[in-house]
Amino acid sequence: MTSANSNSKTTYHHGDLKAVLLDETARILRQEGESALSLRVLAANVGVSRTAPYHHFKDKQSLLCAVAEEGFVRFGHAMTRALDEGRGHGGRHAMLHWSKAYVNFAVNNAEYYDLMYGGKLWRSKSLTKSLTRSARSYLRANVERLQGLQKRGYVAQELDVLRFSQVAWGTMHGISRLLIDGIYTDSASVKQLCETAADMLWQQLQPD
Amino acid sequence: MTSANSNSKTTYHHGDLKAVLLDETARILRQEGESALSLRVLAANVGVSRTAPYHHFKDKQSLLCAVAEEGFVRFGHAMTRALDEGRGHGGRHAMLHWSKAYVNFAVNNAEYYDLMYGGKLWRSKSLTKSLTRSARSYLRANVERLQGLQKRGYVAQELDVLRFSQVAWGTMHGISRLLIDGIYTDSASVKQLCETAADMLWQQLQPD
DNA sequence: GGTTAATTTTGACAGTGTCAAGATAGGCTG
DNA sequence: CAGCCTATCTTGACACTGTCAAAATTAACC
Repeated sequence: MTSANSNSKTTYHHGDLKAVLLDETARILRQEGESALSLRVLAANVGVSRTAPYHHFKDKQSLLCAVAEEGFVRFGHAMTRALDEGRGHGGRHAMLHWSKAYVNFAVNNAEYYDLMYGGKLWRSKSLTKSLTRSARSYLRANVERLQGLQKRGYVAQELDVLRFSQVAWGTMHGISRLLIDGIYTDSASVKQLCETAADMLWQQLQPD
Repeated sequence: MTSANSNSKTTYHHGDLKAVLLDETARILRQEGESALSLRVLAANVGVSRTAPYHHFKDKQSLLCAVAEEGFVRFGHAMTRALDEGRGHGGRHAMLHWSKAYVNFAVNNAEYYDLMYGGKLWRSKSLTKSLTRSARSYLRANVERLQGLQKRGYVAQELDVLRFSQVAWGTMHGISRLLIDGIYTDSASVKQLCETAADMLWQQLQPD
């Protein structure tokens, strides 16, 4: 043993086991589903002993929290990118672009989205502070952005921006969940769903 | 043994084990959460051996499917009741009443709602035909009701009733999920969330 | 009353998360 | 270089899980 079996050195100390565990966890979740994720096969796949992960993550739950945290980073990037791309094309178009970006991220990164905004982690009491902050920062950012627009007169003055944001998030979250969970099977209609939803939300923002 | 230890006869054949299992399953899910549901403690709680449930349910999954099916029955009752109550108070009020009923059912029967419209069962391939029918019948009923209203001129002619129904369901589903999973913690705002959502949806139905 | 079918139990197996104790290697101070 | 120290990994073990096969018990029915 200790020879170059695959590509790198087979050292006793793995080197960056933590990162590799995170990647492999996401891979398993994506390709085989949550029920197929066990710490033991995860460790085996990475070529390490059953309990090795425990020196990087206190728990199976902690591991999943770390994956979720990475998901929030990716989500943040995707959303700011969508906002940038939508800028200057008119609010209505921007809203449509944003909603598509949201649903597409959720559907194409379901293994992350499930953890980020699913009951598995949230109903567990062992939820890190930084995770809840990441989770809510998205909503807060939206509220603040809308408040800015409202001050500048682009959004109806009488609109309760907080309530609207919560409902808007609910709409996109709900559509995403129905698609991810396979309750809406016609994934070709994502575009039309987003258009309908975006139009509806957009109307709410308009001054009468 | 065989004496009256609790209330009824301690027969070898339990009598209505199936129904008792369904009830106890729902109780555990509600009070201790999904992670605390094991067939073994379930059987023990009911006073029966580990493998007894297997003669009434092929699987743990099958058991959960049966619970979900019962959930659909209750859900159907709650929704038709809400529709009846809302009748005659004007469409807007009816919509508000309906949306509140939806979210309240989801939140107050989370143990059922999770199974009915959650990924646990839907992403499992072992989903009975009758379950998928129950699940989609709710959406279909809504679409048909709206089509009827549209024919009679109560709903904007140019509205794509199917897309609207899907988005409307997404909105209520999303709000429910965010509340159930504890992402929206302020459950006192359910009323206002429903009002905002119902108003938004109601507007979509109105002819210009 | 005896056969048959329905129901429940016991035994067993592979798989899981996780803890405690030992083994190994890399990095530090001398 | 030697020696310790600490981070990292492994082995062993325990309680628990879902599920199957075979045996045991009871109800039902001719």
